Amino acid sequence: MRPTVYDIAAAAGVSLATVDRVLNRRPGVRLVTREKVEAAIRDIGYVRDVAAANLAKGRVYPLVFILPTGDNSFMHGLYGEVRQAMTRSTFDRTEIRIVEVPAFDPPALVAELDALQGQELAGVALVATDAPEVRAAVDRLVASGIPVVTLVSDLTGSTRHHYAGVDNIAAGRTAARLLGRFLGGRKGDITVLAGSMLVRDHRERLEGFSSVMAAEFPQLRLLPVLEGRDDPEIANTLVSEALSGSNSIIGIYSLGAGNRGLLRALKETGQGRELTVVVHELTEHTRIALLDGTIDAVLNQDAGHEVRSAIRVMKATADGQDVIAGQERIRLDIFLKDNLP
Amino acid sequence: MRPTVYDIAAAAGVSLATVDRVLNRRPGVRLVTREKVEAAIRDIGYVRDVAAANLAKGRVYPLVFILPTGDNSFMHGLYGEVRQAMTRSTFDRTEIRIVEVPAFDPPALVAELDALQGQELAGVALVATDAPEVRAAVDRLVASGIPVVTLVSDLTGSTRHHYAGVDNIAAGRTAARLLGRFLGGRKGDITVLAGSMLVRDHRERLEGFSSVMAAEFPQLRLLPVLEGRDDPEIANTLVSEALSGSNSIIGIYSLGAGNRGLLRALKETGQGRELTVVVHELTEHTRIALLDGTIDAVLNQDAGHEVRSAIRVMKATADGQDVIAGQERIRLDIFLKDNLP
DNA sequence: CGAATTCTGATGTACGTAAATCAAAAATTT
DNA sequence: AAATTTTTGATTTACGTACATCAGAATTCG
Repeated sequence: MRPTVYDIAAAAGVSLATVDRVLNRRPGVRLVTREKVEAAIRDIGYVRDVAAANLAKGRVYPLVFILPTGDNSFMHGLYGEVRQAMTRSTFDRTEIRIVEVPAFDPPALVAELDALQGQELAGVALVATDAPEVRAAVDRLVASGIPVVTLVSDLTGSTRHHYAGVDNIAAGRTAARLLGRFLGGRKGDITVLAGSMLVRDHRERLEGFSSVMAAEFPQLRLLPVLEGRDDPEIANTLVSEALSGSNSIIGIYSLGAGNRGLLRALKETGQGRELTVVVHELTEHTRIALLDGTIDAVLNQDAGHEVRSAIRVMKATADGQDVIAGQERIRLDIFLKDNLP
Repeated sequence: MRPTVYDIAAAAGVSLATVDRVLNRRPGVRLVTREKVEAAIRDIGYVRDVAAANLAKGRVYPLVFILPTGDNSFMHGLYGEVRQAMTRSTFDRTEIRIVEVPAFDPPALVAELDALQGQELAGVALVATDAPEVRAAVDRLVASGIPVVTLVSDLTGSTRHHYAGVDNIAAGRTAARLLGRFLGGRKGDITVLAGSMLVRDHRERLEGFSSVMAAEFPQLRLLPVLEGRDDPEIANTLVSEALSGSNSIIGIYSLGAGNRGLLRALKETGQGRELTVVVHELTEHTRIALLDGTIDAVLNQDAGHEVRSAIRVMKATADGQDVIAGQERIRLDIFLKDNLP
């Protein structure tokens, strides 16, 4: 049988009230007594029954998800997953609130973060925009005692407790190798379509991609990056122009969102050309393109896993518990047409 | 505020005792009364607080994992993950017992399954050997009211509640495409190293592999399958012989365990040849081989995820609850040297 | 040394559910 | 209608923890 507070009291030779004072950091316990109790806790290997404690406390976990506006499929999916989590809130004692902020807008994000200060929150999850002032705002939030996890895009150098997202440098490297190997020694140009170089995850993907390309596939030349701002229309235009302007393009890496535009360009301008294409994010569009051969591989991060992981980590952090590391590693999914879910 | 049993009682106009009788299927309630209570439960949207119920019941989940003996790395890893789960047992109210059975031995497996019959178990997880008598034994266990999940290798056609493992046909297909694409149009022979064609997961991987190879890479010819029984020594011999005997082998797919032997053969006999190699299961050996270029891709299933998923599903099934489908899908991991964890 | 202060113990209630007991009220049978 | 059986209600205890209150003990201070 697992030891209880009564066992602590007996082992330490004190009353239940004193055990409670120690366990819950309430005042009015002499140092010697506290140490006696803490020793007993260690000796008998007591671990608080979180379920019982939460029941007694009537505890709920008020969580906030700060998500950027934006109408690409990935963000839609992310919203959907958070809403899914909200439907399970009674079940796991969470109270989830979504806060929308304009994308790529550090001041707006900082304002929202600061607005959360005084509130009694068990955790804040945010899709970080990479800027010093955001970093500072996150650090303020952490300093005020609120668990903070970054979602999808990290904020290195900040004091955030956890990052629930993929390793984007590794993602870029993987894309490079897939593209390079799939091209099997052919010589030619590679076009990269990004959303914006202002976002860390896009920058990191490009960084990983470029380094492997340079080191291992010298016969492939990278063309200047196209920035489509995750917008289908812009992407369509940029890719169409690029393809029309050059016959030596044999591969495309799309590391951002808004792939509908890319796909349209491929269907129209890319007609009849032999292009190897690797893109990010599995959506209904990219899934179809993968199946019909327009795309050769899709790299993906599972938004559902990211959201659930973020919630688990925030709850655990709020309770001072630790998590199962392997469970919280967000993996890079690689989809070919054969292993689609 | 979430409704409680008191709210049901008030809404249905009955006493708490009657509500309890209905909720816990205790006798002594007239049909009309029961229906009245059930209606109230639906109306106010009551959902039992499982944590509180478990506390009151002092409930634990006695679980059994039936695992095959075998000294390959994957099985070691699987054992390790189950033991990891055991260390968390006080925390999640499980009581896990490991039962070892000889690998590829249906009668032994059946005996163990039948021995579990009368016991009060919240669930049984087994690495299924694919045989009719095993199927029947699993069905008996399910019929006796025990939740059963298959782990790593499925038992289709049985009444098992869930399968915690990857889609092995998809895995084989994926391997074929990776190998085919990485070979970039070269013409030659492909050797397949399996453990045993008596195991369903190996058969399925081969099936998926062969079908994609035949359909999409006609320039590649499949040599007869080598059965290494997941044993490093046998695998080494078989692969060495195959490589020595033919200069037209340009690709290898190892779909089973025991890759140490394969790697040794590659280091020795495969020296200086340009081979493209895809294997299953990420171990310390395959990791190194991936990094040094001996292997081109590793397909993997995360044993930790499989074990944790199996536990979640068994608990939920025992409680008659449902699970988050997306969370319990075991994904096929594809590792290149760039995205190793 | 007595008074003021700090610490500790004893006890009760609560969280939401399970489970048991016994009495009272219905429904059913004779 | 009485006797019997079946349903229902009322109440209590328990699970492991949190939290509050008040009295009594130990300690510290003047």
